Amino acid sequence: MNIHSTKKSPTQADLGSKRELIIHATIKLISEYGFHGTPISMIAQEAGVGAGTIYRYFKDKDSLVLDIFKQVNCAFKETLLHGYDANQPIRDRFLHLCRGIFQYGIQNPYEFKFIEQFYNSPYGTTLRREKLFCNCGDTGQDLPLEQVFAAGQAQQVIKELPQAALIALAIGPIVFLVKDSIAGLIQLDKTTINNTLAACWDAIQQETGTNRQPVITPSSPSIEEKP
Amino acid sequence: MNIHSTKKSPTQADLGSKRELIIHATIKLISEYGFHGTPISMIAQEAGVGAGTIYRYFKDKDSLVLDIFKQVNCAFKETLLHGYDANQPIRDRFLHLCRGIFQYGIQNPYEFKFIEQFYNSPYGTTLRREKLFCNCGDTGQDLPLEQVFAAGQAQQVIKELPQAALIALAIGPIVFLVKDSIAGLIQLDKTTINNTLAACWDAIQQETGTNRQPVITPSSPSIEEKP
Amino acid sequence: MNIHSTKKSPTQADLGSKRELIIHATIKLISEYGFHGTPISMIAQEAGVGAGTIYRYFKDKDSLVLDIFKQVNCAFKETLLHGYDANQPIRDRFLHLCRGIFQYGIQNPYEFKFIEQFYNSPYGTTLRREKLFCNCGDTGQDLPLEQVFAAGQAQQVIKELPQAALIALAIGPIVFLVKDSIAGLIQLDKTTINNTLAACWDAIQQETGTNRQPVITPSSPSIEEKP
Amino acid sequence: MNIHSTKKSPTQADLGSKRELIIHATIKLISEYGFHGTPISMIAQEAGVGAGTIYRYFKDKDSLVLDIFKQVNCAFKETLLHGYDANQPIRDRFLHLCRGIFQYGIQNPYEFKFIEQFYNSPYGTTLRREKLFCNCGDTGQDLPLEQVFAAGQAQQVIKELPQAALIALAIGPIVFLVKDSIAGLIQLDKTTINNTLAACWDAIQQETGTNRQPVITPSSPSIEEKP
DNA sequence: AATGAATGAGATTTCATTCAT
DNA sequence: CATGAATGAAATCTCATTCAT
Repeated sequence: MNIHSTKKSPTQADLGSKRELIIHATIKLISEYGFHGTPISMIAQEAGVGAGTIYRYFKDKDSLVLDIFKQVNCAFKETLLHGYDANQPIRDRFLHLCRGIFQYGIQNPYEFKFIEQFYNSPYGTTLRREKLFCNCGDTGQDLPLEQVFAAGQAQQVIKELPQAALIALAIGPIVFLVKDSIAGLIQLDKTTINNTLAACWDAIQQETGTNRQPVITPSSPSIEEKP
Repeated sequence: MNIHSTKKSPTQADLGSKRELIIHATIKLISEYGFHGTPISMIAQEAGVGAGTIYRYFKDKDSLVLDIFKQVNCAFKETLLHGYDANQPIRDRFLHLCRGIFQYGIQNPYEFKFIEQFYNSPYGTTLRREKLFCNCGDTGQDLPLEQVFAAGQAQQVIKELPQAALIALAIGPIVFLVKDSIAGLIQLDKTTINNTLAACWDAIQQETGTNRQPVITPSSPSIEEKP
Repeated sequence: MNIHSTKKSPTQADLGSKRELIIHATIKLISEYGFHGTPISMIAQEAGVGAGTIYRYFKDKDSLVLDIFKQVNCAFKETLLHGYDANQPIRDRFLHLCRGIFQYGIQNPYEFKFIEQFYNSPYGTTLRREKLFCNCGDTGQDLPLEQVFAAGQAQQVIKELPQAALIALAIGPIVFLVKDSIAGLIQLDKTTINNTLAACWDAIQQETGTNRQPVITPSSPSIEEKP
Repeated sequence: MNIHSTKKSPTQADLGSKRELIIHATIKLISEYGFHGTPISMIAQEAGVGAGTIYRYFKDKDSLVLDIFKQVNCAFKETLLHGYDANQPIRDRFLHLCRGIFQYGIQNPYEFKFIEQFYNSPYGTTLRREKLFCNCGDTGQDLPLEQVFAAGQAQQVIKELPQAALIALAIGPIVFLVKDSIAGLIQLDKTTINNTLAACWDAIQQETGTNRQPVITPSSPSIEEKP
């Protein structure tokens, strides 16, 4: 994942270096133009290698993207798990993971959009969001975020919603906001990040002793009628 | 495949029919394969028309997508505004709009993913998420959701977060969940929808008189260090 | 050949009128854009008829052009022969015919360029320049200009050059000049026309009793060396 | 098919070889069928290369033709100027240039017709015939033939006609005759060429002390009446 | 008779992949 | 190993021609 390598001469371990250049270029371009919008020749140019060289490192364009996705995804997961302590309180574990996504997206915008592109492509139709944190060669354990949710529900700290809904409530806003940030639509300062994380927690936490209003209102359009 | 054909004469209906077939096929295929992943020939086959016919109705592939996006986006907005009452309480208006997104996505999965694809493509880089509800020929009023947020903040009912963050907290989870629903990963029943909507409200609402915990914890990875 | 018909209602002899509209449009457009550069649809639009209508009057695009060429070519010939008197002096007959080409080109620029286009196309490769004045259903007599040249040579009034060379010397400058005129590069007034015609005569006339210089000069590049 | 390949190494020769093959095929086919009548696939086949290869050397079909025209036109001009001496008498300079056109056309029939096609196409509408000899990167001097005419008029050796008319009288017959020659309608021997060149000179030269007849005769059809 | 919507063959152009150097 | 010229399959788009109305 070392991209900004500052070496000058193309000597030593440059065999791997070319591969890194290709990976870096692919992530950058596909994150912006998408898979079909990024020709191999463009990647070769951006990477500063010959087009044929790419085929020394990757079987074809499909596996170029697939291999890179796996690598990026695992690096992403490792980032999230860095400093993660399963013995901490539910809320802290939740915030740790969500903050990690935030930080990863801000610090690695190309990788972040690349992952997004991947999930929104036919590739990602089979793979799905819940696989986001696994299959990196480690133990086939449950995804940390799902563990947090399960534990939190057992402790009645987290709402009784389907896992998919909880994940959506937790990750959805972050992905949205990071994309806006990458697009330059918003400047994410620490306060905004913290407050947004707190709001995500508000969304999923089980509130105690409050008389909450029902959400169904008479004015809501009926789900049956199709406009 | 019913294309609102409420016209009387078969001539009129057939005149629009081809166009509708093309639009329908385009939305379906691009929602799945993306713009560059969907050749004109595939659209023609899906629509059951000759490839050349598409160019009778649309200047080129670009305007095919652009024109359809405008149309779909406006229909989407109208759906949301159907039954919307600006005089209702903040929470009701918020829930009305968010529920509308939910319903629209579930009932129009192709259109929903098409819009998503569009925003995630280079097309949507200039247009942005906050434009999602406007530019349909109506009065150039503010986007309803932003109006709700602004009014809610004035009433101290909604958190003091940037608009972009509020929108992310409101829409992000819904988009996430609808996509999972379309992918077949979750069956969205009314209870789940209602509870998720309530959770979205929890995320953005200004809580009163609760001693809330800070979100910054010592165990959080510093935003400076790059993993 | 009546093109600028000023009738209002599409009654009476409009069956022929449509044909004329098509012919007029075809000549105009092909003279400017060439055969392959002029779609049938463009002709239909310019003529103000449906594309299918063209096929009621002409078998296909090829015969559209071929039929029109024959018609235009015959009208052209008739124009030249109008007022032509085979009993007049050689020079007068020559000037009459050449002036006719000039006038025809100036007064019928579209037809003139259409004929040119035709000769420069694969169509005109078989048909050739010497056919320019014949095959209009009349007697298969010699071309008037060639008759003039033959008679002139018999009288030793015209140079002993091959017919093709004489035709080139006579017509070449006129075609050149008319094209420049049509292109707006020169305004052809009567004096210029007359003087140019006189110059054409100078080119082909047999000069008497002058000691003319030879044309071969030592400085001329040898015809053998290819650059 | 020998493309002047006097280079030593096969690498260099082959590098340019494909480009030359494409250029040669393009000139040959377009000279015969015209721009729109010559598909890229036909050029590729004639050149013996893949269709895609053409786009390695030329941006698109337009620039294929434009680039080749510039190249051919410059080579043409250089041929004419080879051995040209501005200090020679008017008549010699005139004959040198005109003979050069003759020779070029006979020796390079494809290039000659290609240039013709170009000028008769919408491309050549802006560029015009009088530009035929310039814009090859050399000094922006006047066109040689126009210089000759201007000098000749100053010396009262050449008729007082507009430049365009003089050019037409000089070049028109040659272009005509060369095209006939290429079409196989006439075999141009040295005598015919020399005599035709002499005739061109007769057309433009200022005759001295001869009582010339007027060109307007009563029998000429008036330029006002349209036949 | 007249129309123009529909078509698909064919034109231009792109691009993943190969292979000679 | 690395390259990038070459390729042809496939994509976008045009247009001559047909045919239902």
